[in-house]
Amino acid sequence: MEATSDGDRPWQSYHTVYTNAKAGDRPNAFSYYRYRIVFLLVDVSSSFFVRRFCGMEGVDKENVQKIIYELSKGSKYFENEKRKEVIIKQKMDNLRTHHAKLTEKEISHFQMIADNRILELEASRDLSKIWLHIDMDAFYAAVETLENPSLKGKPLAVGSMSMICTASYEARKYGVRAAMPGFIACKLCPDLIFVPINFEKYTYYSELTRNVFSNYDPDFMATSLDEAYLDISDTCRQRGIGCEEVAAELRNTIFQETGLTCSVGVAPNRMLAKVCSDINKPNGQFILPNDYNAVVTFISSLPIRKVGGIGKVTEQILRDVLGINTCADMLQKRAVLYALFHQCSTDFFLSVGLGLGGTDTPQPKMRKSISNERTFSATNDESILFQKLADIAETLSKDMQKECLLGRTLTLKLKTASFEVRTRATSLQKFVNSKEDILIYASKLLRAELPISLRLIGLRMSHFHDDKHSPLDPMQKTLTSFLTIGDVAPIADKSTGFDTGDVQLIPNTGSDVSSFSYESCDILETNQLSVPDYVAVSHGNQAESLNECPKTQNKYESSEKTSDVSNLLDRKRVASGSRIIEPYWAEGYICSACGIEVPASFPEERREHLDFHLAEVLQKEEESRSLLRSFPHRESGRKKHKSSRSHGKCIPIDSFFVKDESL
DNA sequence: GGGGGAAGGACCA
DNA sequence: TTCCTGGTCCTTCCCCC
Repeated sequence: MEATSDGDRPWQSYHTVYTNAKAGDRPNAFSYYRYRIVFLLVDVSSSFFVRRFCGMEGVDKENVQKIIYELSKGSKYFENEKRKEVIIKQKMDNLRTHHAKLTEKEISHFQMIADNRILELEASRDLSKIWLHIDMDAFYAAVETLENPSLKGKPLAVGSMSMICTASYEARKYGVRAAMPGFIACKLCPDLIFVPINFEKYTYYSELTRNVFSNYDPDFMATSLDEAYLDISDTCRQRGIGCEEVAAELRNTIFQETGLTCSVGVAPNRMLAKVCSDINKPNGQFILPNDYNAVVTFISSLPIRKVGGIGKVTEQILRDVLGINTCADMLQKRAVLYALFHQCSTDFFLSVGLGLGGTDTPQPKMRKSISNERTFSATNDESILFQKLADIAETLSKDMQKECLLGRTLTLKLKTASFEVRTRATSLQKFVNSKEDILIYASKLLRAELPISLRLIGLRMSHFHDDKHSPLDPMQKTLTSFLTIGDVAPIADKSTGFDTGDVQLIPNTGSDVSSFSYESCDILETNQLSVPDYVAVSHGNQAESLNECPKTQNKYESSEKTSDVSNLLDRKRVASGSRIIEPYWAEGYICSACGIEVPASFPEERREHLDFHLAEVLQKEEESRSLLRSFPHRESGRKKHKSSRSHGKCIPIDSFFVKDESL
């Protein structure tokens, strides 16, 4: 990446996501011709030699790279890319050092382990399934052209001057592609026509395609608006026709129903099917027979970058450190892979080398997180930043409510003016999806980062509520356990989520901390107020039940114009007595806790001041918790463990650089 | 030692 | 004129039990 190392051609080493991408580069395209020769006999319909990958043929790649470099150099984005590149290079150096230190004995040891693992993986090979991957050609651009035929044959980009979502094949000839900034695309293709994104349109056409998919596989897996996997084994068997015929028929039906073209790949598993659908793009198909030798030959010369899950960084590491370029190289270097990388990474690499991929129909995966982010002109104006935050919280809230999701972990993502990305997360004490709830905690996270100049703010919610297994209020167990210990008589649990009966919060006088305070503090946390000021007592039918507390709180919060955390403190102080002395503005401007005078005309200062006292309160709460950690009768509030996180697509990039001490 | 929260980063369209 | 995304998932690190 460093310009000086490249003499008068510094752009040659500048690879962004769009100068070094699956669709754009074909450094090993020649190897495809080799395996194609092998397959001419079995795939006579595919005119491989006149078809290309992704419509990027004929692009003057060097010129594209040069233009991108010239437009980028010196920018903050460019500087940040250089910074990241240095980090990757350092990590690669570590890996090289590690590699160099391997002894013959160690390598033969790992060779044996890898060989055994290959036998296990090979035993799992299933050639009985026929998987079809379908990919709509330049989907968004094609839809726009369909609705406005005057765009036909013209270079078209869907997106904006800041970012392009999709480019038509005419535009791709100039080097324009998805995820490229519009202003760079304009330089590459001055006649480029921009069309704004319209997801409603694309969703409509996507539904049309999915109606067709369901005729071939009712359980098809849609991975995006324009891509899907179909298991056509049954269709082929029931109709007594070959997969090639099914693929052709499917493409034809799609075209008749939508007017759009697509590309199809057929193979014994999903990983291979996806690679195959990329071969004869656009408007083509490629069939890889369900035959062991065919798979092995195909995979032997397949560049690793063509495999889903291997991106720019992984490719660079494998290529530059270990000399791995093709999937076959993965098998050849199996011992070193085992020596340097973690098991799950090596398993993935070996599976790729063997041409193994998903063959079963997986259960529909539960979404794990939902997020929303906005890029804008960099600013340090706090009022603008908080307004952006409120907008994002609103969008996220709407998206969550649309999908009936309630989340518990909120992550704030920030991109500074210099493109440094930061994330700050917090776990809430109840599951939420309202704008008000999200904004309260997002504001607190953002406030902790001020002052800061930002160009992006994002919010992500994760740890969703699972109807079957978790109560709406994660602290319910603790509450229940609280009610069964100490001096308070147990109260019937109505088993209605977090309705635990007639309990009321009353101020904790501090007389019996060891019995109550810790748990009562948890109760309060259900209201997002971690202040150990209350105990819970049975209060007969007249009392306000605990499950009403969050609602009451929410209602109150919703009516607020501001989401400021400090205001919560104010409200809580008003709403309760307090063991820990909480501040209030005596005579309207004197802090009751410390005597400092802050007039109402300094709202920001007052807020920060109350935040300071909030921190004090939280610290006291923590002390209270510490005291109770030695309390022998308290039940653990910790949840049961989740299953291993090392499932699914597993390419731990950072783990590439760390190996256990056994080496 | 293991679980889980927090932070960072890879990948993809 | 405009000037490098948005979404998701997975990993490691580290604290706490």
